Amino acid sequence: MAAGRGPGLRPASRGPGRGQQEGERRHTAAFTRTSTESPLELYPSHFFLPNFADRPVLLANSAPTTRSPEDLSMFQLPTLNFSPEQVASVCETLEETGDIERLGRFLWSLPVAPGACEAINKHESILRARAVVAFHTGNFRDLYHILENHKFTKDSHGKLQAMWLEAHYQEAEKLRGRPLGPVDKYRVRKKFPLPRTIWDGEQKTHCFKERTRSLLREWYLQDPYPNPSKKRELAQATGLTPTQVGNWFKNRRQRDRAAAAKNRLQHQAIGPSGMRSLSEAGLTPHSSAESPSTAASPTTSVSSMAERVDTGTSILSVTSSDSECDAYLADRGQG
DNA sequence: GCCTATGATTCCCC
DNA sequence: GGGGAATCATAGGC
Repeated sequence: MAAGRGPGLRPASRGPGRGQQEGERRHTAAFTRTSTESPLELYPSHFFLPNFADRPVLLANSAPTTRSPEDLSMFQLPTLNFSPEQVASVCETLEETGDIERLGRFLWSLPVAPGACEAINKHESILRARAVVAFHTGNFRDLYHILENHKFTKDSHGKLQAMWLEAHYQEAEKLRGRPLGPVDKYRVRKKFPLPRTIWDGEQKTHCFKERTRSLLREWYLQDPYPNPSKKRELAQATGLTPTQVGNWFKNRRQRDRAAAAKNRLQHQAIGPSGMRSLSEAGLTPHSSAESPSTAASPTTSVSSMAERVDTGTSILSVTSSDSECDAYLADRGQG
């Protein structure tokens, strides 16, 4: 599962890095006929949007209904000279350079003639650019509308998914008036699942198969620190990757240590008399029933494993679930 | 909505 | 490079 820190959004502006250079190359390639054929070169923002500083950034899809006749006469003509591919190329360039403000101005200046508008609204790069502008201007209604109503290719999924989630997070945060925790975000994701237009529908496995887990547990009881070749062997046996096997052992050790520490604290709090009561009730960690996984590992005692995992400790037993291996430690003298 | 279990990731240290 | 600690992300139970 690709969990971890999640699909973070890159900063809107990342400076003149590799992306910009690539964008510039593509930009150049798209307009190779003459150096003056680029809409960007012909119609820099300060030229075709003389009063833009006084206007809010508007999305192209909302612009046609809000522009005055004066606006139309001023802006619709020049861009009609360019094909959707050329417009898309400019969008890609501006998007890659992170110049979202200029991208917004460019989109706002696009033609309003019905034919041109239709062609432009079909182009993925242009739609993506509109989504990016909508996101960065906080125009989330437009963002959701674009993402929900146009099918995007896999190449765009990552960025669009991140925007979809981040927009919903921001809205939820605003609503609650506080930053969201991981669980809050999880709820937001459940409430607003990714549209199929930006998601291939593939589910990522959250839990390994039971057979895999029991195999891992058996090996862990024998050796909580497998060497790389053992990890590879186990990976083959379980169908997991060596990294997944490594992660599993790492997590297992970490959680055993945590359980051991917690248990030690509890025993300190309870004291010897408390432990005797538990023992009489058949509830001490030492006397609790062994899990199937523990029983299935006759080669190495569970306590010896615990000693390797958490030095200076002694007796452990097991709990249910994957924490069957969790170390529950007691003072050896009390055992 | 809260809690728990569990896989994955990141950061730091050796 | 591997281990530990902290944390995130996800799924599911209550």
